[in-house]
Amino acid sequence: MSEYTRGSALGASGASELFQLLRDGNPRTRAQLALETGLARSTITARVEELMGLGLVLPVSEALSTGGRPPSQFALNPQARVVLAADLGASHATVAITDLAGTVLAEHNEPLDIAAGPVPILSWLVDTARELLNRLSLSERDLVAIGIGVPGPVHFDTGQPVNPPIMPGWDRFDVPGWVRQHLSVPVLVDNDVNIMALGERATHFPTVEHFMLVKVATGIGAGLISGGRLQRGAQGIAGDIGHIRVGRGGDTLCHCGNRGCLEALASGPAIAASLRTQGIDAASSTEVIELVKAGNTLAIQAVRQAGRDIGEVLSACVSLVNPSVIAIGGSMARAGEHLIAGVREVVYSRSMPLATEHLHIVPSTSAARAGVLGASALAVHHALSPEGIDALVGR
Amino acid sequence: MSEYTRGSALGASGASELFQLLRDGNPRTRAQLALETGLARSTITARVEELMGLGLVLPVSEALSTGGRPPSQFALNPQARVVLAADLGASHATVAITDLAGTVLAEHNEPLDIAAGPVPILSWLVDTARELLNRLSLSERDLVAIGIGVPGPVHFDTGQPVNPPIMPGWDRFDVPGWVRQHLSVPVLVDNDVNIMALGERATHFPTVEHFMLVKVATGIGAGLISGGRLQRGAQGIAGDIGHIRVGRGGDTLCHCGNRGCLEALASGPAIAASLRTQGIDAASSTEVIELVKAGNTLAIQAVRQAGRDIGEVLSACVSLVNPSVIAIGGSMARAGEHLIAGVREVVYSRSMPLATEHLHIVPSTSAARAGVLGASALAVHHALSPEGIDALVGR
DNA sequence: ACCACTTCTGTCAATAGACGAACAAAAGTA
DNA sequence: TACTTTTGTTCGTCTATTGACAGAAGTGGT
Repeated sequence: MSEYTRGSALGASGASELFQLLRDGNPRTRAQLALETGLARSTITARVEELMGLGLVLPVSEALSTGGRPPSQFALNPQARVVLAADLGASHATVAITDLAGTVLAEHNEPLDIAAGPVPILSWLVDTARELLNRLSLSERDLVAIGIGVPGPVHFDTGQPVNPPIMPGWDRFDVPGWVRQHLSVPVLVDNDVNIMALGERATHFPTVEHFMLVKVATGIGAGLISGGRLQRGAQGIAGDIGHIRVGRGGDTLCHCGNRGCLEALASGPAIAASLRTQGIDAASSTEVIELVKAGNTLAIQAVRQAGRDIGEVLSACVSLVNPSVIAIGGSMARAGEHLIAGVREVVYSRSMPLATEHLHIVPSTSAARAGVLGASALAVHHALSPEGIDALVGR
Repeated sequence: MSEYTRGSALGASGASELFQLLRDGNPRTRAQLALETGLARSTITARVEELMGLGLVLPVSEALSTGGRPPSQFALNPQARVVLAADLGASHATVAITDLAGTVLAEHNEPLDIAAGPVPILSWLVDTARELLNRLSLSERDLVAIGIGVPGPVHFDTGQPVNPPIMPGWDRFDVPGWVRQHLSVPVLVDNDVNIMALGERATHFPTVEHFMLVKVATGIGAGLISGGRLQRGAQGIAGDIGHIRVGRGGDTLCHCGNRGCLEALASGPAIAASLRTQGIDAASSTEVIELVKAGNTLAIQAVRQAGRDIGEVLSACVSLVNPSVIAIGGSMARAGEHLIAGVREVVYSRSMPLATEHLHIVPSTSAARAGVLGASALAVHHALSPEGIDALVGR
């Protein structure tokens, strides 16, 4: 046996580094790439050829001449491969095939009870994936990664849900392991709110390094991107702002057992409950939204007050992590501008001027799509990472 | 002129990568290094020699034989070079020369009013640095980096203080530029609380990835390390938790102009003020601490209540960023266990079990030293980074 | 229309750096 | 003392990158 173990060298191994520059989608000439990498142009030529051989990079229209021979340009070919993106909600699931730019090529969604347990749900996921691939006349070879969002805390490194309150049977289930048995590509699993944050950032704020997405629906949670990276915390439960206590909370009992939690005041069901005490027939979050859209003053007031409560918590978050954008999403964000108005009212009056000066609080635009787009972003990010590319190249 | 611009290649350039492995201080044999890097043993030999030539690495006692020839070991030589670490407080400054392991070799501190402005203070800093180097019989060539902590927000990339409330004349002053004119090495500047966080983490929790240091003194601030990296936020003012509103705050006016801020209730001066309303003669934070140490019940109660108020804010922080260690420092932390007891009382009762299960809330042990140790850690981190080593090697 | 000039592309010999086999040296073991 | 085991060193081989050069494809002036 050889005296030397194989082992991949510390030094990078080929075309993948070059590829990282092209990931932003902007086309570049060989000369530009040489300048950016510091490598010789002859080396660039060789590597570009390698990437073109894989189909990952394509020539695009020639650039303008600057006095000499016009340079040819190259750019990422988003159609080279596809990823599977899944957003599994409590009662609803969306599955999509997207290209490497995050464009949805095929999509399917249907009501699905997550509580059915991992095997039935993931079987359905695999079947649906195959169906979508067929519809697009693609083979499983074109699939390079899978991103999955689930409604509960996840240990990201292993892809296992941990103590998920609304996902019976999923605790510590090896999701990537199971899925890989059927579709043998890397599988990334994360909390749905984290995934929404990735999606919202990828589609609308690609350059923002400090970002928060707050989802207001049945529960309230946040995905935190700090220093350009998604922060999952020590136990993978960062962003769990639904159980922070708020001033107006008083003794209101929360389903977590504590009192005065944000979620017990400002979540969809909480708003509906408070309206019922005022004699208004609001059974669910959806009915609250309908009341608001119909112009019901009490409902509007209640939603705005929920916004203020959320704003109180976000004001603390702003002081701690100093983000530049906060996006508000989730079903309750569909109740027009009232929720966000309440948030802004409190955050801008209570936080320090330096922190709010350049702070944008915006509605999450991709709304229902954010989940699946985030799952796509997560999968693409992995597939196009140096390791992912090296795997494609076959090293 | 050459057709090719110089430019450092993307691929790493020599011994620096190898050196990154030795930064932890643990000695290693050539075989171990070969295994860890994947490089051939012959390559390791060449690089180790290069590093030994620079004095950065030294042979240490031979390791045990495992049946054959006993291997020789190598480790980082902390005495190879030194860094300058400065902790500039509002009214007090500490300057130290430390080796690359953060061991203080020479130290000087004296009362110094930061409001005197940048030029006098930094001149004093440079003079003191030269004096300390002399005392150690070291030349300026042995100095590889400078770390400076200042009591206000700093734009880290440029090293410029921005809108510092208690540092008149320092706003946007180019600290690194000025210092480099006299001591031509890299200069890193950061907020003092961030620097304390780095110091406390480096000395006591080197492996902890999610860490918070809370400083309770004249003001209240926090340094946040998330995902292993210090988080400075969009404007460099992350960790500014002193002006988060707390439940007990009511209409208490804070010097920031807002009402109910944590700092208006739980800072040293705030505790002293509350004791005075109870008829106790406590003029300053120091007197509060003396009263506590003397066993004054009202003072103890007041400090513990301050701890609870801080705990309320930290409970929110725990939910958002899910740290595994929170260290409490600053002058008020010297009032025994009372402050921290209040913090623990609230955090452990209010936060979610999953988040507190593995959470440690500890007193900051390095206390007065944390600042200067953090400045040292910051400087050493830069000096031993791949770029720093490459600069030493001379590429 | 022609020519000088600029800028990019592709090819290729030269080169630097890493590899890995072979060998020598330095222990421990029987 | 002979043998085993592991380390340290040397050196030919190999591969990736470089830097130079010739050709291609434009621009602009005359």
